[in-house]
Amino acid sequence: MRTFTISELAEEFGITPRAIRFYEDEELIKPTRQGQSRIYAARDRARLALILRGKRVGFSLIEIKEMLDLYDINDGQATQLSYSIKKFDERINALERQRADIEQALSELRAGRARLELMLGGKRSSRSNGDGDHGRLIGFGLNSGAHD
Amino acid sequence: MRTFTISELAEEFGITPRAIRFYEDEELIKPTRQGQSRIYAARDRARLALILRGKRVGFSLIEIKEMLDLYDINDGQATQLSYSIKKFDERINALERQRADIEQALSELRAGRARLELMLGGKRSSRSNGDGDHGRLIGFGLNSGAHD
DNA sequence: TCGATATTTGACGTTTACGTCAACGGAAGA
DNA sequence: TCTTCCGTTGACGTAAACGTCAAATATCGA
Repeated sequence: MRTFTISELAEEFGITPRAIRFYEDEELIKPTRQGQSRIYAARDRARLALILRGKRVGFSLIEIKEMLDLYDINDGQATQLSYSIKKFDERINALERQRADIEQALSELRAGRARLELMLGGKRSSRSNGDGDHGRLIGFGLNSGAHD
Repeated sequence: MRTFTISELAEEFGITPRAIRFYEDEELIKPTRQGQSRIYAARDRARLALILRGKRVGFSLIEIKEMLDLYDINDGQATQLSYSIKKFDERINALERQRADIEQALSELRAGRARLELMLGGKRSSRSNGDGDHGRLIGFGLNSGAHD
């Protein structure tokens, strides 16, 4: 069974060893030890992937830990299944709301972009993609009154 | 033209006056003054709505400010239009990636939920919605190896 | 065996986004 | 006029999620 070192995982996921140790402090992962050093199994690596995606979609580490714990618990016996299901539903609802927000923001951004293209004359080929330099910025609608 | 007080907006958006003043400190909004007191116009209210949605989809206040500024600039003359378009594209790409993350998380959550339902016996009616008490929790997949 | 490299455990610093007083000012009703 | 509300400006506190040393091993190839 293949294992990983902390720096291997750090590089693979584009984070620092410090962050990984932090997740362990917060009890999101529990690698085994070989003497002093941490040894990560596939399971730990998978959990790490889930932690990072959880973060990307806006969950806090505490929330992510609770999710992971739920999975662990229900892997054993059916403890408080209906309670867990309720929690799942809550999370699903939250994510669906967030997705709606994103879609709204996306349509506004696209509208803003289109406006700029018009001002530009629409002549240029119109592409631009693939993260050239990673600047910031964005745009919304902002016409006047009424929010949602 | 209707205006708003700080506490009106605070209540409407479910935030504190402190937060609104903070956004002003950070130059995301610039309400006019009537003597000492702040007076918010529809435009400010609209910006506030955008700020909050920006936050919900994961942007930092700095990023949101840059977006709003872009709009302001391009409201005047076409300054650096193609630069702005590039920035828009970057944000659009970021949001599309985030949406993909959310969809992935959603499908895992639904799978987890389905598993629990099975364990429960599938007998119960199967509903649960509408934010009862707002607890936490969640679930993912977590079978073994391979992330994404 | 030695020196370079990797890891570990503290411990304190940092950024973001406000929360929480404290002290003061203006307006409005009793 | 007095009290009672907002509202305002500091100033300091806080939680989350690490970053950044420092000092002490541990490990591994030459």
